[in-house]
Amino acid sequence: MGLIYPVIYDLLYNHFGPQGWWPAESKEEIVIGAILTQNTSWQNVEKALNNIRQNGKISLEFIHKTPRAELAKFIRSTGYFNQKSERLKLFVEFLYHEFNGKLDDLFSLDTYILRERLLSLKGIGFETADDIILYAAEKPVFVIDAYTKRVLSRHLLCDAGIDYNELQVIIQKETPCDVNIYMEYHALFVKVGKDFCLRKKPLCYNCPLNKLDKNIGHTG
DNA sequence: TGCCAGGCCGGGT
DNA sequence: ACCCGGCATGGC
Repeated sequence: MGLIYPVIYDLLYNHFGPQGWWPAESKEEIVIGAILTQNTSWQNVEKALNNIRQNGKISLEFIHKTPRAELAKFIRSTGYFNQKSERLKLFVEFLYHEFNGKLDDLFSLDTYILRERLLSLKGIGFETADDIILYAAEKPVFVIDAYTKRVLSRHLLCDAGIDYNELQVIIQKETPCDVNIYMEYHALFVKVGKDFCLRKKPLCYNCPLNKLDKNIGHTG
């Protein structure tokens, strides 16, 4: 039998088309958005980004110079604003102290080291780190999120509680190592998850991945 | 209305 | 090594 992940990619891409992630005008905006969107709808993130835009530039310098409490007001719509304002401040503090405030200097690290450095920061876990590495640093790491696991487990392609890094290794092993493919693939998982794989709903009839299933009754 | 959103951390077992 | 509560707003 052939590799399954390239097949899934083709099914999703042919059905939905390119998603064009990450929606941002700069690498700094990607980093900020990656932290703000933690367990939060992108719609709420956009409100926060617009608030910042109205008061300056969506930049790490803005995060750096804005007091944490004031920053929290700008990002209120994303929820967890106390945690997230703290996390943004911690990231820029790290970047300013260790890399002169330059993302490109941080991103010039070897990918594995870069990931370890990001993960060492409080408030940056696997997904946020990989978002930053893939979409801002533009290095080929596969981003796993709740939708990825849910979609795959619903179609019996992985265990629901599979470890993040374990699934990442499996998918990366099968998928051509290409930054643009990784960027699209993750976005496509989010898209199919939103449209066809909500938490408390059964599988849908018109999900483009249904042709993967054997002998599974689809309801909804 | 309740459920959910592009997670992560810290403490308990 | 898991499992859980907390964090919090806004849209449907």
